[in-house]
Amino acid sequence: MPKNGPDPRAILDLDRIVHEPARLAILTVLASAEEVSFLFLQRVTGLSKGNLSSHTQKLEAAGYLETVKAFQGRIPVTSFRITEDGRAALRVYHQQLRALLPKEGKP
Amino acid sequence: MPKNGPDPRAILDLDRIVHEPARLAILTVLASAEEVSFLFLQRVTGLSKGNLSSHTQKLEAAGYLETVKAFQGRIPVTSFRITEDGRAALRVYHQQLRALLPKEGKP
DNA sequence: CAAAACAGGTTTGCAATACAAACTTGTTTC
DNA sequence: GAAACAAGTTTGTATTGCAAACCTGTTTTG
Repeated sequence: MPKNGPDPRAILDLDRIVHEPARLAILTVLASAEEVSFLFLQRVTGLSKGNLSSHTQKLEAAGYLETVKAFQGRIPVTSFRITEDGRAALRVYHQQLRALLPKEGKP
Repeated sequence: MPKNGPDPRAILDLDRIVHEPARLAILTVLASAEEVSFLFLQRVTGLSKGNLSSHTQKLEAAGYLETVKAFQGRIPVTSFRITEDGRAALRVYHQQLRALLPKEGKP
């Protein structure tokens, strides 16, 4: 019986917005909290400010998160929330990853 | 109890050579066969020739596959084999993916 | 048998990206 | 009140993924 792995074409269908590690990290954090501040996100991901800023912008453009700008006293604080679309995209992405992982316990 | 997801920093450590979908598809195919011809690889992945060529070159440069050039009669045939390093990299990658996937069966 | 079509790949050119350095705007400290 | 600092954004750059164009040899065809 010929070894029959996952469909290689399916791999090419992965959502590149989600697939990029920096953004996947961001979405992963956002998925587990209601709202996350820019600075917290930066600390927890280790991304540079510039990098984090552009990735969140890209995620917002994709409709996967929304940006909330507020003031903490008189200093401005930017926070993010994952959207339903973002959650859905992440779910789909996870499903696709599962599909391409070999079943647990191969020789 | 606060939801405690996967470590976001770990996501940034993913091997970008493997992480790129086209190359992941290639490695996935190579992992399940001893040797695979260029043309078969092209058909099964759906990649363009140019694209396939450059990705296999990158994988070879990374030491993840080796290229075998031979003749079938008088026409040249290029084939590829995954190396031990390639197999190891793929294994590690799979492990990392598993670590970042939420446990099966969440609400 | 010459030329035209074709096969198997590789190289080139280009648009898109990820990333951090430099900048901006406002606030706090000295 | 000048200088340092904070929170982000924009700019500049090197890298990348991709397919069109190219190359070398083989097969088909008029």
